[in-house]
Amino acid sequence: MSTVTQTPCVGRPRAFDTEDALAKALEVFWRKGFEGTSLTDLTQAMGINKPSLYAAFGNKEQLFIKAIELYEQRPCAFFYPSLEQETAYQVVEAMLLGAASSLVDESHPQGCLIVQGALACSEAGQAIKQTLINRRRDGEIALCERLQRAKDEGDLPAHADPLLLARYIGTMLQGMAVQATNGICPKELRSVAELVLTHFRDAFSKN
Amino acid sequence: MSTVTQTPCVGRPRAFDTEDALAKALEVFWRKGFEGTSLTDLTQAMGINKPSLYAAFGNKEQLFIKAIELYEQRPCAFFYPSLEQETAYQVVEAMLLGAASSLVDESHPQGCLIVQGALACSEAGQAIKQTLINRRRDGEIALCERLQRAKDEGDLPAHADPLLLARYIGTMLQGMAVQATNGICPKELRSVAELVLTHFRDAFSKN
DNA sequence: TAATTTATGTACCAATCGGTATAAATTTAA
DNA sequence: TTAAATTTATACCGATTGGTACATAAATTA
Repeated sequence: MSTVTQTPCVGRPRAFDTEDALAKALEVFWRKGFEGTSLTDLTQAMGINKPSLYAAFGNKEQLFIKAIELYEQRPCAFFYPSLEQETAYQVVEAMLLGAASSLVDESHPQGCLIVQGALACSEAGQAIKQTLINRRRDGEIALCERLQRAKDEGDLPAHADPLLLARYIGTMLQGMAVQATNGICPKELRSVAELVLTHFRDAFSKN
Repeated sequence: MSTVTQTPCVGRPRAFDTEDALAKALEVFWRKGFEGTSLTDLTQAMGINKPSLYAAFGNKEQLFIKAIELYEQRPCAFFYPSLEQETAYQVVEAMLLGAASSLVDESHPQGCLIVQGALACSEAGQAIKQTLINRRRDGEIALCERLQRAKDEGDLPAHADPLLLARYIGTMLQGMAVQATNGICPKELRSVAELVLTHFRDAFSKN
């Protein structure tokens, strides 16, 4: 049940590709945030006019939701795929190094849409703000469950606290996203990630 | 050389207290960010009308600058005072526990104005965004210099990397600010801070 | 008291905000 | 060829944006 209108077989055909247009919208939201992005910004970037945008995507808020869904599915998204690594260490490693690489990748805006899309905003943006909070929490919950599984399997020691660890890694990832918007250089961001990994290995390695 | 107009001894006296009004403005900017805050939000919270605001503070941007200066000087500000602790560990401890306490203090908005005031915004907000980036960087530089001093004094071991450590702590603080806007409970935030402190002590304690 | 100075309240400014009504253009189906 | 369906472009909507002109009020100074 997609909000994006399917092209019907009757009537004038759409003159633009909805996937391409959504990718352009994502790029703008990523740079300017939900409230910092105007409909003029969007229509110019997407190469369409407002009625076409509303017909295809509903409204600005629904377009933003579609954009964050695309954001989490794009090829360089690192978070959820990291959960499929074999060991807890490898999971955390994939997340931290993936973040250190993706957050400052120059082929797209710096930082993380889920963090900077609507961190503080007016009343009009509260629904989107809460949506992004929920996405961040969902990520931490998923990591917590993955670490709990690792503990159950004996991959993490008995003294490990999955919830605390997930909060710690989540806090680091969110902090790294802010660092990326600060313009930190990729090498330094990676060094920070590696420091956390060393900590993680020292504290929880079974060797 | 304050931007806030001094009350002269001639002419009609100002009917409001500029410090009180600025504190109210800070509270709104803190919750809604620079672009998410409208002049109507400000004048209502400050209890004054627009001409009074402009006469006393210049414009919205200059008022925001004044607000972040007040933000960094308010009684519960923890960052710069932490640098005056005697040891590197105590400095980092004061920062992390201060953040864990202040970021979720219910007597004011949650999170950090310097982080969430303008993380992503339109062209109109780029100057403020850069100002906040510079403030974050200044904080990390000050911490780096404090840790370098600790290393010079033998308070930190020779293998310690002050720049990397400052980036790590800065990343954690910024991440904790995001967690605060997420609505994390104070106890959990403090647990994360304590985990980092344990790491810091294990890795750099001279004992 | 009169002149000067400053602050206040109201009413306004052009520009932009998100969103839409309408009619022309372009397609398929009959 | 016509009717139905859909997208397009333009032009507009009321509301709100940051900011200001102007007249009035309230104080000090002369």
